[in-house]
Amino acid sequence: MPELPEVETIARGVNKRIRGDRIAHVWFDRHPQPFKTPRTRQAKGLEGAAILAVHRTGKHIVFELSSSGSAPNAFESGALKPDSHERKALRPDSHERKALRPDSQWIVHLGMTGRLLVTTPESPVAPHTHARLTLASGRELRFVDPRRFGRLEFRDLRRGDAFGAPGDEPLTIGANEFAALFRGRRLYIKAALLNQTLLAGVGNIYADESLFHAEIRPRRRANRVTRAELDRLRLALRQILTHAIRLGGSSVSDYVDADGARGFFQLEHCVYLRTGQPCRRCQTPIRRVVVAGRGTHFCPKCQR
DNA sequence: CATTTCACCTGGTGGC
DNA sequence: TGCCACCAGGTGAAAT
Repeated sequence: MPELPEVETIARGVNKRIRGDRIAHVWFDRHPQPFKTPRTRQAKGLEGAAILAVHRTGKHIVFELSSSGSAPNAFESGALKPDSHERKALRPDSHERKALRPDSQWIVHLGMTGRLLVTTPESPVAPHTHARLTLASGRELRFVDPRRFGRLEFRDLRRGDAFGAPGDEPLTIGANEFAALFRGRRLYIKAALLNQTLLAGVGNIYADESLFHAEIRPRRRANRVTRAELDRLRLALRQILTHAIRLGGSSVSDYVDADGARGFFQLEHCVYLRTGQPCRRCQTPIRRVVVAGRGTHFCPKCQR
């Protein structure tokens, strides 16, 4: 479901809750699709691992794990109750953190409809729950994904297998590097924005919204977009993505963060899913076409 | 090689 | 109410 702002929101939420916790037990369902790494190897790698940090790369959520020198965990000694405000004591302090290096990673891609939820074990298990990770604190991390386009992957860093998104991060890329991405490419600019090997994290919503704000038609050929327009596009992307993160992402249908809370950026969409409605700037009806196999929304007057 | 299309899934919506 | 077509935030394999 999610693009960069939604994935960032979820990764931050999960990190805040379970950083410093430990994976005590893993349950996976029988559907094979989500498991990029075989289910058994994945379970073996995860069980017992300490969660050092959770962060986002492109549209992927990366769990940094330490399976060998497991993190000191106050729950195991029974010194702490899992639900209290004392949870913060779980986080390794700076001195401890320095000593702990991740030796493996768990990579979660949410596909179209995936969710990661931190729950209590008693909370009812939603349909299409494919993974339940019982944590040492007693809570659970659940992966729910009706359409099963999401993927789970385990990487052993001792085999030099670190995860890296192929594309550049749209929030940090410089103007020259950004312009270079599109040089000599004849595909539609919209298709180029969706290509994760060029930019990592832009999906259908933010491609349409950024093209609107940069006043570029989605069907322009990437190599025919001028440098000035590309500069506008880069800034529009950065601004929109940053703003959307601040609002907790776009909740188009059922997107929720790790707490089950909805985002608010959908209220500010100018073109996405607004077919036939008046453009917020010029009142011209928004049009929908199909580009790169995806519904594509634009203002025929504002975007050239 | 670059680019486009299609298959993979379930669920919600709106027309008849 | 039921049935059907169409739509949906993603990606990678196959075809062109």
